[in-house]
Amino acid sequence: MKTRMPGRLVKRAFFEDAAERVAPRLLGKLLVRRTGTGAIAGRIVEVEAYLGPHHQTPDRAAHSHRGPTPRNEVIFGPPGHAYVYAIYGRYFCMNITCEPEGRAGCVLLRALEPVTGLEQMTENRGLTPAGARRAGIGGLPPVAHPPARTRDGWGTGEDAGGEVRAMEKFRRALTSGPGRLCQALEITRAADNGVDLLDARSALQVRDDGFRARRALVTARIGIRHAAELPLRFCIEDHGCVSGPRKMRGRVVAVR
DNA sequence: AGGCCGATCCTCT
DNA sequence: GAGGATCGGCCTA
Repeated sequence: MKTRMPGRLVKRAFFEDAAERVAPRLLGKLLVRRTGTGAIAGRIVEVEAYLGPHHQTPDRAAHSHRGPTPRNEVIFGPPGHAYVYAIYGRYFCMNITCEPEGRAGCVLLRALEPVTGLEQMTENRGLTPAGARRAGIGGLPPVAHPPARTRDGWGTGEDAGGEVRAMEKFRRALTSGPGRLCQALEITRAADNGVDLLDARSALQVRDDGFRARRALVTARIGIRHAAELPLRFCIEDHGCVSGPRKMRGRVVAVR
C-alpha cells in the first residue's frame, strides 16, 4: 500500500548549518511517520538547540559535549538524520542532526501539533484501554474519545459543554513533550536512531507543506542542569500544543 | 564492579 | 508542587 505523504521533503542544506539557526526555522515543518496502514504526522511547534563541542559557546547540557561515543555518534554524522536516545528507562527523545558531517549539533523536538493519524496517536500514547496496555501506562484519558473534527474546527464550534476545551487538552496530551511525541509516532532508538529523515524511502521524514512560522518565542531550555540559562528553546508563541509552563520568560524574534 | 543521574511522564496531595 | 518508575551510559574506585 502506497501511503500518501503530505508536502515535500526538506533539503539537506537546510540542516547543514548551526543548530541554533536551524531550530527556529524548523518551526512549522512536518514530522511524518509512515506506517503499514497510513501516515502519522505532526507539525513542529517547539524545539531546542544543542551545540557541539566545536562551538564557541560551551554547552554542557549537550550529549555531544564530551565528544563522540557509541551512544551519540550519530550527532557527529551527516545532517538531517535522527538521533534518538532513551531517557529515564521508559521514554525516548528525538533530535535532528545539524552541521556538516564531522561536526556535532542537533535540534531536540519538544512538541508537535497533531495533524494526521490522531486515532493512531491516541492508541500509541495509551489513551485507549488497548493502547494503555501496549504503552505500559495507566491510560486515563483526558476525554474518552477525541471529538469529531468538523469543518469549523474541533467539536461543534460552540463550547457549550466545554467540548472545545476538552479537545485542546486532548490534543496537548498526544504530542506535547519530547517523550510523548516519540510515543505517538512510534519512534524508538532501535528502529529510528540514525535514520535519514530526508530520504523518500525512510519510514520517518521531515517535510514541508508550505506553512511558515514568521516569529518565534525564544526562552531557556527545559529540564536541564548545565547551561540552563542559554536562550536555545524556540516555540510558536501561544500555541496550545507547546509543552512546559504556559508562560515562560523570553523574547520574540523574527524567523529569517 | 558499583553508583549516580538524566534533554520525562504520570499520579496524587 | 512533589515523588516514583526504571534503565543505560558514563564516571569513579
